[in-house]
Order: sequence, then C-alpha cells, then structure tokens
Amino acid sequence: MRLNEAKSRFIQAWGTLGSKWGINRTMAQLHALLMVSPDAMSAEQMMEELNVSRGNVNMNIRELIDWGLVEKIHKPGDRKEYFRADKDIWKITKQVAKERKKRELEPIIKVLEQVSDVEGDKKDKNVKAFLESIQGIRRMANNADKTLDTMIKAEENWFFGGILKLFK
Amino acid sequence: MRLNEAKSRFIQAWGTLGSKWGINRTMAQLHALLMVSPDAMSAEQMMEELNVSRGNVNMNIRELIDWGLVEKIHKPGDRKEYFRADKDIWKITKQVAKERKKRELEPIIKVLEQVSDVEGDKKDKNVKAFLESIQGIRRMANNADKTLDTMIKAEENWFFGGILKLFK
DNA sequence: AATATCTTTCAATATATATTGAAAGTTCAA
DNA sequence: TTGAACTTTCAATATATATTGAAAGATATT
Repeated sequence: MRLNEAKSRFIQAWGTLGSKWGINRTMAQLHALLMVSPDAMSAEQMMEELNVSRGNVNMNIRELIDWGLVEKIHKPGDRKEYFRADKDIWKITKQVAKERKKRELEPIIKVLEQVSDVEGDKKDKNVKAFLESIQGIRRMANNADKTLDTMIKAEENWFFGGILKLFK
Repeated sequence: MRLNEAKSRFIQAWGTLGSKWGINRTMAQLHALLMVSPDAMSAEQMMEELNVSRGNVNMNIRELIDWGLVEKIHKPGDRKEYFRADKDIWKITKQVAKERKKRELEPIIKVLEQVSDVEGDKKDKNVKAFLESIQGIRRMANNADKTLDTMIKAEENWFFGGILKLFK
C-alpha cells in the first residue's frame, strides 16, 4: 500500500472510531492527521488534506488544543500558525483519560452522591432497588476514578510491561 | 430528595452521559430506568416513564438486548412482554467492554495492521513518522485488547485490587 | 375464522450536530 | 496608518441521527 492510501485509510478509520465515542469526526481526523505528520501543519494544509473548510479546521483544532492533544507552533519569520500533535500514544491516552474523567466521570459521581440521599421507607422495594443499584454504580465509579488517578500519574512502561505480568 | 425526583435525575444524567459516549439517549435512559426498577417493565410503562413513543422504546430495547444488557421476560398468564436489566454493575461493565471490543477495538486493529504495510522508502521522513505512529497505536490497541480479554473473565475485586496494587 | 391484544416496521418528521464561507477581527510590516 | 496576511466568528445551511405514530404483522383467545 502506498503512503497516501495508508494515511487516508487510517484517518478515515480514526474518524469513524471517534464518532462512535462521541467525538466530532473532523476533530478525530485532524488528530489522526497530525499524529502521523512529521511536521507541524498550517490550517491550509489541513483543509487541503481533509477537504474541509477553514472554519471547521479552526474550531476543531481549538477543541483539540482545549483537550490538550495539540499545540500551536510559531515558526520564526512566518506569520502563519502551525499545529502539532504529541505522538506518544501513552501520553495521549492519559490525556484523554484525564479530560474525560474531569468532564464526565466526576460530574456523574456528583449526581450519584446526590441521588443517594432518598427520603422515605427503606423497606419499600422501589426505594431499596434504587438505592442498591445506585450504590453499586457509585462503587464502580469511585473505583474507576481512583484507577484513572493512578493511571494518569503512571509511567509508560506500566501499560507496555507491568500489566501483562499481572494478567498472566 | 424523593424517590421519583432521584430516579428521574439519575435517568437524565445517565442519558446525558450516554450521549457523550456515542450511545443514543433513549437507549441509555431505558437502561437506567431498568437498572433501578425492582420489577421487569412493559413497553407501556417505559413509554410512560420516559415520555417516548412505542416505536422508540421498541427499537432501543431491541438494541439493549442486542448489547446483552436487557432480557425479555414472559409472565405466566400475560401476553405482554416485559423487560429487565441485570443490576450487577461489574457484569454490566464487562458486557459493555466485551461489545465495544468486538465492535470497535477489533476493527480498528485490523485497519492498523493493514496500513502498517507501506511500500516505499523507509528513510522518507513521512513514511517513517507514519509507521512509527501507527506502530505505537498498534501496541496500545493490542495491549488494550489483551487487558479487556482478561477483564471480561475477571472478578471485580481481583481486577481493581490487582490494578491498584500494581500502580502503587 | 373472526377478533382482540400485543409487537414490529418504517416513511415521514423533528431534532441535534456539523460544516460552510464570507465578513469581521487581529496583527504585523512597510 | 494603511493594507496585506492571517485568524476567528457565526448565521445560514447541510447532514446525520433520533423519534413518531399509524399501519402491518404476529399470536393467542373465543
């Protein structure tokens, strides 16, 4: 397979995967593009490669920066802005974990706490079933929270080394 | 907080969380509803609680069954179908992991394999950067795949206990 | 076999989300 | 301080996704 075909297949697949995980397709494609590009890219270059508008590139690159996955680069003697993505997949994974924890896990944990405080007859099977389920979900959420905390601090070779030993 | 308010807050929050993870809101809400309901529910009851149409309930319940999260129940002497969700959150988590692995992780691993086979000058920095990134992503994906395999078979305490201990 | 009860389907519609592109905004060099 | 080069914004539009509801399809009951 030629490089260009491989590249566009990967970008395509990454965009599709992103969609299934609630990530805007263009955002995922931009990320894929930058992950496999040796050099930082300008808005024009990205518009060209992905066939999307300037506004679309601008908004989604901003979102990627907000997620901590892309950074703005200034080349000396050039007014254009360039963008590059970190290529270390372990760092990327941790960064995504960190953001989703903050944006999604922590908020739901708060809701779970709030709804755990139900007044009324604890013998009522409706109350009982509700509280038992919520409690189970809370424990899982708190476990996930702690695990992510630790993962976010962990070294790369945890994932590429330690976990395999554990699961033998 | 009264049970009804707690229930609807939880259902609401679960639906919102689902959306952010690429899951249809009604599907997530139905799942939430069944998770906190002591008894199996009929389509009518669910339509009533969530204020959605019969068709919507039917399609999304079918999807939940397809994900292995809900089962159909027949009550003796009643022609109606009822539905119940497993309430064991560890089982639910494993089931979701199993399905997403099959539907999303395995397909992307195949694409990563395919695009790893790039012809051309391995000294070209474009080829080099592409292959290095893809290789990193592949290693991560394969690790995730193995980890999920193990998790799907594991007991809750062992999994979290083991991971947390390892991280220490 | 006619009827009542319940489920499924799917074209039409509504809603949510993504994308465009041109105008406004910004910055810099002359 | 002007204008060229570049970035940002956002109303309009397009696209994708979800939802409805009535008709068709099942299945049990009389």
